[in-house]
Amino acid sequence: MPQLLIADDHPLFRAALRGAAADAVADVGTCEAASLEEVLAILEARPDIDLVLLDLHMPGNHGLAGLAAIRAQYPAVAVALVSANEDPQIIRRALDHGAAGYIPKSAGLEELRDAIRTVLGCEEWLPPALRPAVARARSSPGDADLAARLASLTPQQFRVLALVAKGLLNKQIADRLDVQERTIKAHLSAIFEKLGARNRTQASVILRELEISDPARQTGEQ
Amino acid sequence: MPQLLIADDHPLFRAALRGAAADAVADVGTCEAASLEEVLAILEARPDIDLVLLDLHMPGNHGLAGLAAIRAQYPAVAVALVSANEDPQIIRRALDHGAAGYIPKSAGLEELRDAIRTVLGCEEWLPPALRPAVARARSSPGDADLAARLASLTPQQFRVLALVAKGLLNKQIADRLDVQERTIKAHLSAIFEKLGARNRTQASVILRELEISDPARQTGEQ
DNA sequence: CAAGGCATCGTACTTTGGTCCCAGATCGGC
DNA sequence: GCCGATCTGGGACCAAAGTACGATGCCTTG
Repeated sequence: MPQLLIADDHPLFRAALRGAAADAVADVGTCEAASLEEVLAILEARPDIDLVLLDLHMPGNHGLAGLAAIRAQYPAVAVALVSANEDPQIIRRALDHGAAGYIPKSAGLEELRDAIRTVLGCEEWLPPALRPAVARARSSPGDADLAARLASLTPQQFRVLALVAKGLLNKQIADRLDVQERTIKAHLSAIFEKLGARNRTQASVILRELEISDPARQTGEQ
Repeated sequence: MPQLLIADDHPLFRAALRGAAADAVADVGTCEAASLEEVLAILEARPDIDLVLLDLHMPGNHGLAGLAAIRAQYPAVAVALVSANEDPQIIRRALDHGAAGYIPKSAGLEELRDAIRTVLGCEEWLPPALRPAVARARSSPGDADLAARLASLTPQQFRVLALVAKGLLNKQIADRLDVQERTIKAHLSAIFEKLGARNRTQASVILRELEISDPARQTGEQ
């Protein structure tokens, strides 16, 4: 029985996704989260989750950082992004960072069901209308490389990095993760090594390159 | 004779803006820039510039940071943003950060002319179709406050902050600005005071809150 | 001219960040 | 059972960041 985690801050849209999932797959278990924090908590508590449907914009997650976090901490879990954004360039970046699929919020019920079935079958799914454009879209230079580096971080290292990027001191991070400051420093050295950064500020820059701002309305491209 | 600086990385669109400006105002002087760096260099070299038409997305500038930089370093210069993005929320933020106007790239020639005339006359201009929506849009909490704090930075302080946010060391910043490291530290103390930050990482976070991602974005800076 | 803001720099100091050596505990896979 | 990865830390140490006193000269504005 496949287990699905639906992560979106909009209750109505969660319901729609839940309905489509129930239609698409017999005997599917679903749970829901409204923030990235909830997502990570649920993944921690329930190792049986197979797939996360993750909104690109929700509390705690504006862009690909959430995807990267899940990929780094739970490599076995598939992640399909859900977003109103239909820019092929963004979709390309999402795939480069390990997304299993990309579902536009404009998708119809039939598409939704197809998408969920496909991704649960461990295949990639993209909206048919956008496939050619995404295939044409060139990967951002260094983006695949960035994805590989971030994916090489261990779960704890990723948590440390996220707190560093918020501007916290080593001491504060140590308190929050309930370890010694010395341990944080050890993690940071490892993080710098993996990311090719020389200090915490550069590491923050790298993490923030994953951010994508929320376009309530997107009018094509330039 | 009003002096206009047209900043867009798309030559064709620069030409269109130049034409509209010539139509709109008799005896207007124009110059052009294709990156934020050029914009700042031209503003430095030519104190007679009255108005900048600034693309929201161009090399060195993805979001409101460029606007904030100009507002901080050349408070006398008006800045009108030009963008394909028509999200009222974004426009609201732009105005809160001191933009004199907001011109959608979908605007017709007549609108363009009207916009340039209005802004040169030191009045605010918005696309008529979006005025009600923008008026309804609530300012992001703390955004006006953020704008005020950033605007209180001196030109040099703003340059220092920008380099800090890139992850450079104090020594490297000192070399690039051709001063002693001690001076950078003095600036940083002032910056922290004004922004309410306690260290360079937090200050970087604050500056990066101005970023708005480009629908057609390329990663990779440094 | 006087006043105030800005940019520059000096010395001495404390705190934080970061590295280099190391090692024990745990856990999953081969 | 052994190996490797991960998380956890200790001690010493150096580098970078940041603060607290200070100072000079320049420029603009009243």
